[in-house]
Amino acid sequence: MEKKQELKTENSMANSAFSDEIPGSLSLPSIFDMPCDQSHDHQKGLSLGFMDMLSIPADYNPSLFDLFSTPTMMPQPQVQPQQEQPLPSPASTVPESSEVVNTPATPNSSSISSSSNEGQTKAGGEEEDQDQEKTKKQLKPKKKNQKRQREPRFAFMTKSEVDHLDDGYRWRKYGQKAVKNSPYPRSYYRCTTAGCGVKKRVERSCDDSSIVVTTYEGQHKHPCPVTPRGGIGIATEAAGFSTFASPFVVPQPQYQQQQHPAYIYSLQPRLNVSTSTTNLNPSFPSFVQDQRRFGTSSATFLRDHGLLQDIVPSQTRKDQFKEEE
DNA sequence: CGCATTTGACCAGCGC
DNA sequence: GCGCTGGTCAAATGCG
Repeated sequence: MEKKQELKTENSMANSAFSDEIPGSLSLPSIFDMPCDQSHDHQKGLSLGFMDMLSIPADYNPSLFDLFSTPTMMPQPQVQPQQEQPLPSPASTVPESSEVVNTPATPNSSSISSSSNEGQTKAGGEEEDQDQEKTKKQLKPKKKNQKRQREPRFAFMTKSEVDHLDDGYRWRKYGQKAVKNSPYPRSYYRCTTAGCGVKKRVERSCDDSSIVVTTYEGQHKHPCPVTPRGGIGIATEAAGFSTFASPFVVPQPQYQQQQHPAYIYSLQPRLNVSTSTTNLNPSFPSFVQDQRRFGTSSATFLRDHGLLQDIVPSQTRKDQFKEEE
């Protein structure tokens, strides 16, 4: 079904020869240089920060991941006043408003992640949100004094032909909107699993139609309904964020690849991602921690062309964010 | 027939 | 207060 729709949407972007755009060289990481894309959701507090994944020097030090928890990485002015306590964990591990960038996930993917500053406040508020969701309609007037609280959000830039990536979870599309300053519509999906309020938005980059920006909101509180070929579920568990199976199918294999390249490659098709996935994942400390755990090998991994050879061109992203600023 | 998608309408938040 | 924009709803529609 989605496939159909995806194809439909893609008709308008005939030239998706992104596979030819694979950058062959790596440069230095500019994690701090990356603009914080607030245009995406400045009103709601989501800020997308994109790390220049292409800028990783060949001799880059594994301590790269130390950066991920640097509190002052990405100042985010629009932190909303939150009444809830910050997530003790895992959100607490990664400082609020920090941008975490995962290393490229699959051989053909680079990942950028982002988070909303609201993410950290979601702690234990998930059920609240669900209730809110349920009663939203009936209690609309109630929101006057209280800003609608949102789940933590994580954005992934994926270079893909398809808009809606198959991440193993089942999604139901509940809306589509034209986005300002973008010729491409934004699609809204909700996890179909009962009780799971996870949502995701999918839109294409206005600058590079081959890039799909997927923003997840919330965390799955259930196992992945689809047992991914090759056992992604297991891999996810191993990654330490079983509850985040979905979006992290992508980043998760990153450090595994260094050990089981073949396995990772087998995962690729599962994602329906023909190429790169960039993900910014500031609120997934467990992942970060794992990265640290594998710190040394990460460096090796980064050097490995297996992952970075198919990254979204940094220029592309930079341009995009300049635009959006 | 059941489920997913489409799409117009509605609502909330924000800036001016 | 008004207009703009993002986000969501829900009836209509499509598809297997």
